[in-house]
Amino acid sequence: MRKVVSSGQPTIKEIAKRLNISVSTVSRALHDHHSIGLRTKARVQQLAAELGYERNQTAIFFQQGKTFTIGILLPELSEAFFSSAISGIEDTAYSNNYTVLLGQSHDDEAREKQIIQSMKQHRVDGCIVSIGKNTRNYEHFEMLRQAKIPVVFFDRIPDLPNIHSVSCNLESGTVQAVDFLLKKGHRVIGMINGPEQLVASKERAAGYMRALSKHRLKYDPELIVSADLTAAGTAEAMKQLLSLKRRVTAVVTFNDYVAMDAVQYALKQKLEINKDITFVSYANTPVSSYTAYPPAASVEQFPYEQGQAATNMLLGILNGERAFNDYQRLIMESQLVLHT
Amino acid sequence: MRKVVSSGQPTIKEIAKRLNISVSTVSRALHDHHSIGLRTKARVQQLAAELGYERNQTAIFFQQGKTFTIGILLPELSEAFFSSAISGIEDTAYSNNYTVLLGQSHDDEAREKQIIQSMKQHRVDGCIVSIGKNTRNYEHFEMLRQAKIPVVFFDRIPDLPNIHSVSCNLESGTVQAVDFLLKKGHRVIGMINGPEQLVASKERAAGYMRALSKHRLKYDPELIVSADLTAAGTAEAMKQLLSLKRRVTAVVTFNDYVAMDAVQYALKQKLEINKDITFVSYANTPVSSYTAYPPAASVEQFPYEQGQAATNMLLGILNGERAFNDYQRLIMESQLVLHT
DNA sequence: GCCAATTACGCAAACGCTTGCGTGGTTAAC
DNA sequence: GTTAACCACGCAAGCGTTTGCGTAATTGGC
Repeated sequence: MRKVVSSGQPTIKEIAKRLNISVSTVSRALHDHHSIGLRTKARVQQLAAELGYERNQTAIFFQQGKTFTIGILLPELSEAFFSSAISGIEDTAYSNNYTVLLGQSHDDEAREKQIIQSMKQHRVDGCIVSIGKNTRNYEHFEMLRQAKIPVVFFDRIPDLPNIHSVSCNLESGTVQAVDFLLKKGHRVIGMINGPEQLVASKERAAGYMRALSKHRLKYDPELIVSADLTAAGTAEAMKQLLSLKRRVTAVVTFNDYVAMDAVQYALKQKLEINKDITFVSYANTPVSSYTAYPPAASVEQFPYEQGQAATNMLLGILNGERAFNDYQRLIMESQLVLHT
Repeated sequence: MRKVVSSGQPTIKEIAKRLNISVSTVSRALHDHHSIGLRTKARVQQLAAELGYERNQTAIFFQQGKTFTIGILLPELSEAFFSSAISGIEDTAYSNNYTVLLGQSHDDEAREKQIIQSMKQHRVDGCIVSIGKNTRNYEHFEMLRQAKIPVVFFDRIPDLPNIHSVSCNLESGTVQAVDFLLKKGHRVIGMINGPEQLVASKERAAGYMRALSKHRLKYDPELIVSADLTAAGTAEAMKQLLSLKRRVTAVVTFNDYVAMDAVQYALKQKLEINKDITFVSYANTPVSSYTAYPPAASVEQFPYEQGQAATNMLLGILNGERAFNDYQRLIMESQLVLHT
C-alpha cells in the first residue's frame, strides 16, 4: 500500500505507540473520558501538546457522518444585500461551531444545480439558499430533501409548498414610510414601484394602500407607477408623476438607486429636495447617507438579521430542536429608519 | 458496533453486493478504468444511476488527504471591496472544482486565530487571507506553514519576509489621476489623503508627487492634507485647501466616501462641481455613479481581479506548478476609470 | 503448441478516529 | 469469604473509498 499523503501531522496512533497504550485509550483521554485514569490522561494530553497533535477533522467527519458545515448559495456574493446576509450567517454559524461553504449562482440555474450537487457531495449538514431570478425548476432542492439535507430559503423564496424560509415583509415598512410622509403633511404621495410581477412590488403597493386607508384617504391609482429600475425608466416615471394635476410632494421609490436617479431628475426640474419634493426609499444599500440628497427616510430590510435568523432556524433543525418536516416560514418586519 | 448515521445513501459496497462483484471493481468501473470490461462497466454505471449513487466526498477527502477546499479569511464580508474579492475567488475556485470555506475576523486577532485553527483542522488545501487591522502576531500563519498549508495574502498583507501575496499598487493609478487633471488644464491640485501611517496613503502621495515631477511641476506640500476619513475631517480638509492663496481647482480624495463628503462641502460653498472644482477619487464603492455629482474619474483597484489572481496563485501552488516555498508577490496596477 | 502479453477481475490494506463490549484488578459491602 | 460494584484499559469493528498486487482466463505470435 502506498501512503497517499504523508502530511507529517501526528496521529492518535502515533501517540499510542509512543506511550505504549492503545489508540482507544488515547482517543478517550483526549476526550476526557471518565474511564481513563488521571495519570494516563495527563501523559496523553501532555504528549499531544508536545507533538502539536491536532485531530483530523476529515476523518471525524467521515466517521461521524456529520460535517458541521452549512452550505450557502446566493445569486451574487458582491451585492450589498447578500454580503450583509453572509456576514450574519457566518457570525452565527461561527459561534455555533459550524463552518460555511460558499457558492454563487450568478442567477444561472445550471450553475445553481451544480453547486447544490457539490454541496450534497460535500455532505454539508444543511443549506441556506436564495434562489436565482431565472430558476423555474426545483428538482435539485428535491434531491436535497431526499438526501435529508435540510434547506432554509431566504429572501428569494421558491414557490413551493413545504419549505423552511426566512424573508422580510416590506408591507409594514411601506406603511410606516407613508405614515411618516402623511404626518409630515404630505397628501399627494407618489410611488415608483418595480416590475409588477415581483412579490416585492406587490408588498410595496399593498403597504402604500393600507397606509392610505388607515388614514381614511382614498387611493389614486395614477400615483403608483411601475418602472424598470433603470435611470431612464425612473426619469420617465418621475415625469409622469410630476405631470399629474394634483401636485406630488413626496415619492416612495423602489430602492436607493431609483431614489438617487429620481433626485437627479428632480434637480434638473429645478425642484428643491426636501422642500418641493421629498423622497423615501428602501435601504438596499448603505450609501444613501453619503449622497448629496439622501432620501429623508428609508425602509430597512435587515439582511444581516435575516441571515442570522435563517442560520438559527437551520441550526434548530440540525440540533433536533425542530423536526425536519416541521416547516416554518419566518417573516421579519421591515422598518423605517429616518435619515437625520 | 452502532451505525452512527444511516444516511440511507447508497454506497459502492451496496452496488457491489447487488451485482455480485467486488467493491474495487465497482470503484474502478465508476472511474472508467481501462481494466474493467465494458459489460461490467455498463452494468455498474447503470445500477449506480438507478440507485442515485453519489460518492461520499468526506470518505474521499479522508482517504486522499486532500479536500479540494480553500479557506478564505477576511476582515469583513460585507464590505464592498471584500465581497467583490470573494466573488472573484469563488468564481475561479468553482471553475477549478474547488470549494470555498469562509470566515470573517472582524479585525479581531483572537477570532482570526480561531478561524485559522478551524481551517487547519478542516484540512483545507490552502488559504487566502487578508489580515485584520490590529493583527500584530503572526504565529497562527506560521503554524499553517508548518502544516504545509500554503497561504496567499492579499490586499492587507503582513510584514513578513517569505510569503505569497497579491496586492494593488495605488501609485500608478494616482499618477494617472493627476495626469488626467493636468491634461484638463488644472494646475493647482489638492489631495485629501488618509492617515499617514497607512501604506495606502503613502502610495497615493507618492503617485501624486511622481505625476508632478513627470510634468516638471514643483510639489507644494500644502496641497496634500491628511484627514481621518470622517465627514467632519473631510470638511476641515476642504476648508484648508480652499483657503490657500493659490486657487485649488481639483482635488484627489482618498476614496469615494470622502469624495462625496467633499462634494457636499463644496456645494455649501456655492462652488459648481466640475466647473469651479473637479474631484477624482478611488473606487472603493460602486455607488458613485448614482450620486448627483460623482467624481470625474476614479482609480479602480480591481478587487474581483485581485481575488481571481490570489486564487490562481494558490491553485498554482496546489497543483505543484509552483513550489511551496517559491514565494511570489504579485502587485497589480490600479487604473483610472473616467466617469463619462 | 508453447510462451508472452493482455484482459478482467478480486483481495486486502490503508486513511484516522470512535465506541460497544470484554476483561483483569482493586475495593467495599454484607 | 463471597458477591457486587467499580476502575482503567485493550480489542476490534466499522465509516466509504482507493489502489498495488495477484491471478485466472483469453488471445496472439511464432
